[in-house]
Amino acid sequence: MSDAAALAPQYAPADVESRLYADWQARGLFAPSAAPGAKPYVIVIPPPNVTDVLHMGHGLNNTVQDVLIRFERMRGRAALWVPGTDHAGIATQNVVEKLLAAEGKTRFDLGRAAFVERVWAHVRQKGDTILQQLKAIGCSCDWSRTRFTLDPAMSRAVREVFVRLWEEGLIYRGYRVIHWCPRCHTALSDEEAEHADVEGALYYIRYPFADSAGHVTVATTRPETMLGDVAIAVNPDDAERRPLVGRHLILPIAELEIPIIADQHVEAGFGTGFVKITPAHDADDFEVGRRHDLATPIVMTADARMADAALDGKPGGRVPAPFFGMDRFEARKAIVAALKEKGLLEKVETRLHAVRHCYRCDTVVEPRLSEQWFVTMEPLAAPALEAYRKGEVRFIPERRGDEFEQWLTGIRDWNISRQLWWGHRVPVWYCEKCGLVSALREDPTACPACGGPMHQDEDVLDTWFSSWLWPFSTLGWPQATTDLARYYPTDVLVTAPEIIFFWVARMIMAGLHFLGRVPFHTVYLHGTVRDTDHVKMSKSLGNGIDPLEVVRRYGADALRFAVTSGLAVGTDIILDPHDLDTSFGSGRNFANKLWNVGRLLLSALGDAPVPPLARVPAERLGLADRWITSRLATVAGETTEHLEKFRLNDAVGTPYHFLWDDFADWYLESIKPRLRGEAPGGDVARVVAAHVFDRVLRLLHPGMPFITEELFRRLPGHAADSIMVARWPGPEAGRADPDAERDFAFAQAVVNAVREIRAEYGVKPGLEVAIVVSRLSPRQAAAIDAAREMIVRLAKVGGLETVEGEASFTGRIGSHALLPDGAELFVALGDAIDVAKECARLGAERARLDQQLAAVRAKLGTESFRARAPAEVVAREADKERQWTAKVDAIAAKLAALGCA
RNA sequence: GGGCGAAUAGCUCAGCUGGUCCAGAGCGCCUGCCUUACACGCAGGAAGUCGGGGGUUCGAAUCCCUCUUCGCCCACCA
Repeated sequence: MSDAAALAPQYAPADVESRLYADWQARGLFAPSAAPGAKPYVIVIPPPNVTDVLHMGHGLNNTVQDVLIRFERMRGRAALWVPGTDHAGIATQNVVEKLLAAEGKTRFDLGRAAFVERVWAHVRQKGDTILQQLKAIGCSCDWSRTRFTLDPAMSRAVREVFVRLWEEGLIYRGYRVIHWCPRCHTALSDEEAEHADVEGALYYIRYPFADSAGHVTVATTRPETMLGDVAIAVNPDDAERRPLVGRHLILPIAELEIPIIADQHVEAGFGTGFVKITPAHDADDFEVGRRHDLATPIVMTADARMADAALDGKPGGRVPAPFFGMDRFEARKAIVAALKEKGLLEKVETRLHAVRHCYRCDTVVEPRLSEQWFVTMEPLAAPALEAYRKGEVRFIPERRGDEFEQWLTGIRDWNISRQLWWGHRVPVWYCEKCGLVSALREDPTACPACGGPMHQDEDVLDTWFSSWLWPFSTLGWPQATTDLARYYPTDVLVTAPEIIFFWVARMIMAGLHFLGRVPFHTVYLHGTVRDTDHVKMSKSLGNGIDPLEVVRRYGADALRFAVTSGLAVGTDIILDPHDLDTSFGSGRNFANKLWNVGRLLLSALGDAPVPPLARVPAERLGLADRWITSRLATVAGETTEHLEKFRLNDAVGTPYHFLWDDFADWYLESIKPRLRGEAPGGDVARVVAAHVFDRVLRLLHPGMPFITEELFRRLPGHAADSIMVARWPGPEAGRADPDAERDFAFAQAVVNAVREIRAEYGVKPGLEVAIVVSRLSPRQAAAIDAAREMIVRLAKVGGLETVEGEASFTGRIGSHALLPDGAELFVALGDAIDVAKECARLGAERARLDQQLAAVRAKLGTESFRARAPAEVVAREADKERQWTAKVDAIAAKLAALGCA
C-alpha cells in the first residue's frame, strides 16, 4: 500500500528506462546463461554502418531481434545476441571525403596512410553512437562481445578466407568490364549497381561505308561510347547483312575505319540488325571483342570525362578536341548535335530503360574495362542451393526463398576489389624482381621465391567480403574458440529483404564452405518502414521519424509496441511521420494502462508475500478466478505459438487484449469488492490477480521490456529479481476450465445486454434498473448466482430475478433482449421506456433473424447439403435453426405483448 | 521483358489447413460519463456489395481463371 500510493497515475518512461537498462547491464543479464543444461540460442546483429545514426529501419530490425532473444532467454535458452558495426567501405569513405571537401581537400592531398588514419579518427569519434542508441531502445545485446568488421580479429578471418579461396583456385584477377562509379571512383559488384528505370533516348546513328556511298544504321542509348567502337556486328545467319561482313565503315567523330563482323551476340531480326561493338564500355561487347581479337580502347577517365586512355591525358586519338575532357553526359549532347549537323543522326526515340546506379551515391554507373579481383562463385553456390533445397535454411516469408534460389542458380562471379582506401587491403603481394604473385596470411618481408622486394596490391576488398563471415568471425574463427564451438551455427538471422544477395546468401555460402554448416536455420525477413504514402523512410527524403525522439516522447516500450504490433509476417510497416500520436500513441496508452493496472493491484496487495496459486485449493476459487486463470492458459499458449511462428503482431496483440479486455475490464472489476474486504475471498482474489498479472507481464516482456520489468519488481517478493530471466509462462501458467469460460461468458452477456439497453433508452447513469433473466438452463441459473454480485454492480441493477422457465411480464413495461442458448433478459424500465422505440428495435431484430433463419432453412432444405456436407456441419446448422426459431417466436410474443404494429 | 505478392470499415492492417465468429482489431468518428487504477480512461454506437467479372463447390473474403490497380525481386536485347 505504501509503495503503490507513491506511484503517479501516469507512467513516466524517462524515469524508468535508463535506470533499468543500467541495472540489467550491471547484473550481467545480457550474457548468455551459464546454466549447465541451457541450449544456446544465438542471433548475430546485422551490423549497422559504424557511422550510422539510428533510424526507424534499425529500430524495427533490432526490436524484432530483441523480442526473439528475450523470449528465448526466458524460455531458458543460453541466449546470445552478438552486436557490432560494419566499416562500410564506400559509405564511410564517402562521409570522410565529404568532410575533407568542406576543408577544400581531397583524399589525395592527404595520401593513403593519412587518409586512413583520418577515417579511423572519425570512426573512433562516431563509432559507438549507434550502439548507444540501441541501448536506448532496450536491446539486450551481449556488449562484451561487440565486434567491428575492421577489428584485427575480423581482419584475420578475412585474410584467412581470401588466402584459402586463392589456394583453392577460386580467386582470380582479370580484366573485365565492370560497373564503375565515377563519383566513388571504384568498381562495384553486380549487386551494388542497382537498376532504376530512367527516361532516356535511343539514338539511331549512321556509320558511312569507307569505300562507297551509303551507310549502316546502329542504335544506341549511349552515343558517347561510340568513340570506343571497334567494329559493327551483324548476325552470322542474317542473309541480308551477312555479305557486308569484311567491309569497313567510318566511325563518325573519331573518323576511324572499323570493320563489319559477324557475331551471334546480334539477334537476328531485332532493331536495325547492326550493333556497335565497344569492348571497353560494355560487358557483352567485351566478350564479342575477345572472340574477334579486337582492341579495347577506353575513352573515358575514371571520373567519366571523355579522353582516350591510350594518350595518357592528352586530347586527340579517339577523342578529338571539341569533346576532350567533357563530362559523359555533356559529351552525349555534343556528339548527338555534331552527328545531326553531319546528317548522320537518323532519328531519336524516347524510351524508358533500366540504368544501373551506384547503391551508395546513386550516380549512374559506367561500364568500364579494368583489372579486378573476382571470386568464382559457382562452387560456393552449389552447396548453398543444396542446403536450401534440403531445408537446412528456411526463409520467412517463404517466397523470399525463391528469390534466393533464383539468384544462386544464375550466380555470377563476384567482383571483390574496390579502388578505395578504407577497408581490408587485398592480401596479395607482387615480387618486383621475379614477378611472383602470392596471397599471404602474413605480411612478407621479402619474396619467398627469390628474396626480392615485394609490394602489396593497392585495392581493398568489398565491405561484404568481411560481412559474409560475420556469423563465425564474430565468434573467433579462424581460431577454434570455445565461443565458436558453442554458438555456431547461430539460430535466426533477422534482416531486411533488400540485402538477401549482398549478405544473406553470401553468409550461407561462406558458412557452408568454411565451416561446413549453414550459419543459421531461419532467415526472418521483415518489411520496410514506410510513411503513409508508402514511401520508404529515409533521412534524405525527409520523411523519417527519429526513433530517439519517439523514445523521449513516448518511451522505448511504445516505440517497440508500435513496430511489433504492426508487423504481420511479410508486410511493411506504415508510420505517419507527421502524426506521431497516431503511430505511437496507442503504445503509450497501453503502457499507461498496464501501469494503472499495476497501481490498483499493488495497492491491493500491500507488502505481504503472496502465496503461489498452486497453494489455493480449487474449491476456494470463484467463477471469475477460474475464468481468468483458464483464459490465461489459452493466452500463454497462443502467445508462445505466435512467437515461435514469428507472428510478432499477434504475439504482442494477444496479451495486450487479454490484459486490457479480460483482466482489467472484467476480472479486476469483478474482484474489487473482495479486494476491499466488502466480499469474502479477498485472499484468493489477491493470489489469483497477482498470479495472472505476473504472468501477463512476462508474456509482454519481450515486446515491452522496461515497463514490465518495473512493475514486475514491484510485485511482492520480486524486488531483487529480474523479469528478464523469469520463466516463460506456457499454457501451464493457467488452468484450462471450459465450464468456467462458458459460465462467465454468460454472465458477461447479461451485463452487456443490460448496458446496451440502458444506453439505447438513455437511462441515467446513476439509475438502477430491475432485471429478470428467464428461460434459463440450470447451468445458466447457477452461473448467474455465481456472478450475481458482479452483474448487479457492473450493469447497475436494482433487482435481479431469475426464472428457469417462461416468465410473465404482463403489465410490466420494459425492454427484452435475447441471451445465448435461448435465455431471455427483461429490463424493467418504467417511465424510461419508449414503446415505439422498443417495437422498432425488436422488429429490426426479428427481421434480421428471419433472414438468417431463411438462409439456414434453405441450406437444410437442400438435399445435396444434407447428403454431402459432414454430419457435424449439418447438425450445427440444424441446431442453429432450432435456436433461431425459438428466438423469433419469443420476439413475436414480445411484439404482441407491447402491442406493436 | 521474366518471376512473385497484395487488393477486407475513413486510415493502417488481422482473418493461420474453404462451413461459429450472420466479417475483426487499433486509430479516427458519433453519444453518454471526471464511477476512489487509468480521460493516455469507462460505457455504448455508426461504418465494409471482403477491387471488377466469371468459375469450382452443398457452401468462398478464404480455391481456380480473367481484368484493373499498387508493390517487390530479377533482367546485356543494342
